[in-house]
Amino acid sequence: MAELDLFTEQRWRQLATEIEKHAHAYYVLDTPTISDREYDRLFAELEALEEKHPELRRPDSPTGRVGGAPLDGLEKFEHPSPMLSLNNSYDADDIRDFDARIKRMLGDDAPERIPYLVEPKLDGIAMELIYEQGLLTVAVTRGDGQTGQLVTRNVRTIRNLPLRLKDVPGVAVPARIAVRGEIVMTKDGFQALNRRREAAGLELYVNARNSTGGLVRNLDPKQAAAAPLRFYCHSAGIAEGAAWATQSDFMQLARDFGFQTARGIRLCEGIDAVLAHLDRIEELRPDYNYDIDGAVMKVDPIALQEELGFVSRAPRWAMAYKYAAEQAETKLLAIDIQVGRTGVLTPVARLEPVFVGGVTVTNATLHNADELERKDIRAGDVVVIQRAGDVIPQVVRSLAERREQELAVFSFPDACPECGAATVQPEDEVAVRCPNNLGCPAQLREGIQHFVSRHAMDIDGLGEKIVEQLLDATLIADAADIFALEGRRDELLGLERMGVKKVDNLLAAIEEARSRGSHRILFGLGIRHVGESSARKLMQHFGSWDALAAAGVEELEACEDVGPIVAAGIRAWFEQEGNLALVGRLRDRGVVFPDAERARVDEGHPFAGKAVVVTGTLDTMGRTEAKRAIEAAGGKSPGSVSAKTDYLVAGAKAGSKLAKANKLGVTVLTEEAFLSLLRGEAPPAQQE
DNA sequence: CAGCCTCGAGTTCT
DNA sequence: CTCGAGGCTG
Repeated sequence: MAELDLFTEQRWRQLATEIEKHAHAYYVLDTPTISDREYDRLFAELEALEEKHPELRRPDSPTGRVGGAPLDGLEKFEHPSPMLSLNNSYDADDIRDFDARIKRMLGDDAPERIPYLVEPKLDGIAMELIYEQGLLTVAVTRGDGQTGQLVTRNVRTIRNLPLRLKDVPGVAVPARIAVRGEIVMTKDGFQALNRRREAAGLELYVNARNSTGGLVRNLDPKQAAAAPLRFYCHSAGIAEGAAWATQSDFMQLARDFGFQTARGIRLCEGIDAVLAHLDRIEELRPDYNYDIDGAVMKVDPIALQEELGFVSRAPRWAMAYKYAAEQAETKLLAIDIQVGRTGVLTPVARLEPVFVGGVTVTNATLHNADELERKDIRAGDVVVIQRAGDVIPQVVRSLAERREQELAVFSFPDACPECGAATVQPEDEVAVRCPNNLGCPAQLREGIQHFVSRHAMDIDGLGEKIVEQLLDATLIADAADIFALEGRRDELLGLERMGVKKVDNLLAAIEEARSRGSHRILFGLGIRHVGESSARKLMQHFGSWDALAAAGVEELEACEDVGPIVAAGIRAWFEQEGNLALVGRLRDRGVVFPDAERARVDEGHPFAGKAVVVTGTLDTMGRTEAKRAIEAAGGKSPGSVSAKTDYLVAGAKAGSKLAKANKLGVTVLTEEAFLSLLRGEAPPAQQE
């Protein structure tokens, strides 16, 4: 290896700085400062230098933007704080309601006109970028909001984001900051990319959004590097060693750090200004060089955001405004009826394939008989299709005026199409059901598929197709038979497309599933109104399967989230002979029903039965973690302070919740006092 | 008793 | 993702 001298190191620094400067001018400011050729020359020199002296290759080197060797798979990464979704709105009324609700919730704290930051909503791939001591160390996709995929190497190749945060006068480099935004592909870049692919004889990309997703997750960073991808910042995740008072201050800070933000972001005072700006963004929509699918409005002052808090997985202080989805017309070929695992009959539209919203659609649910009637949809009609929320296809309406002949009104069957049983429809319900719970082949099939699904018994290698095959070959007649399959290995091997490897993997997966938690079995059995979450709560409440099976309606209702209807459903299930027999057979075949860790409430714990609200930033744990700890101690941790709140845990920078707690006379705990109480100790003396 | 919120169930395509 | 339904809070 060549010896590293002072001159070389200086030259490296010089090149890196210069390239960053030109890249920023070109990609962020859109005003190139040198020719492409000159840029390439500088870049090549830097690469050559690093080739000779690998120790120069640092995480913030501009060469990190072009890919190296392909990755061999994507790792998962948990977001330091969850990436939430946004509530949606579709018209001016929704937006006025939103403003009114915010004013109502803020009460006296509400300014005359609420300041909202309004920005276009980019249609791309949501990302979180984590910078430690100013260096980009992690890029992770949104995923399910809790955990996403690590795509750092690919994201490094995106040229309009800083690998190192730029120095901002008067602002210290944050110890750790998560910057969130959207990766999009430029419209002209998408066209150019497709022209290149066409010339190279490659298949064309169907739409910019899907190909952006593919390229970001692509295992070969070189492909990502060659794509016209851009990152636009729109919010922050965790921030250690950085703070701001308003959303717009953060956006300015982000720009100072070297991030690009979308055009058309504007601070609007009051709802009328918001509505006017939403119109303006929609007017500008064709001029954007990337797709936007709506706009987002956020309450600007962070103090007000904190006071408003969150509802399940969305902040109460922000809302998306979505443009109407793209629509297409196609012919409705037929209306079929599907029978689900609970016996509900669902009409499905079979469509002439049509390209809409980036994919080809051939099926769409019609939900129920009411919907068919209300929209007067008939087989043979030309119908309007859209992808609701840009995902699930929907029949919007039929174009009845285009009927060339009289078409028959769809008559909902009186009998289950799969088992022939007379259907029932309780008066106050929309759903039509097949009542033959134990004997209907469709319910059996769908029920078994549910039983083996990921959130229930999670048997790998038992997909829809295989379950059907096993039923057809009468290798199984119910869920319990799955656990007798090990004795029928030869017969399994005799099935179509079942090789030795596949069969053995399946049998191993079944073996593994014998000892899942009882709550998974409970969920898998498909008792009405008992989903994943209720199943877990029920097992925690009763501790053992037998205790649950023996519980009367009143005892059941003592469990959280169980009311009269759910309790009756559970009771009815345990009283059906066939269901008890199924449980017996599962046990006979070696499925264990382990006792659950009883959610033992220590009555003496200071938080037992109390409502403990957490606000501000805690040093020793995240808010979610604190919430979980409170719940584990038998307390509740709602998102906002009310008269029923027993304690408020006030971390650093506690805002208006603290003020409200003081007003209501709620006991305020310091983090230290909170931790002591959590351990069941007396809190240290504290000043009020 | 109403409105809010969470959960359950059904569903599409790659 | 979206709807509807059930449970909980005020």
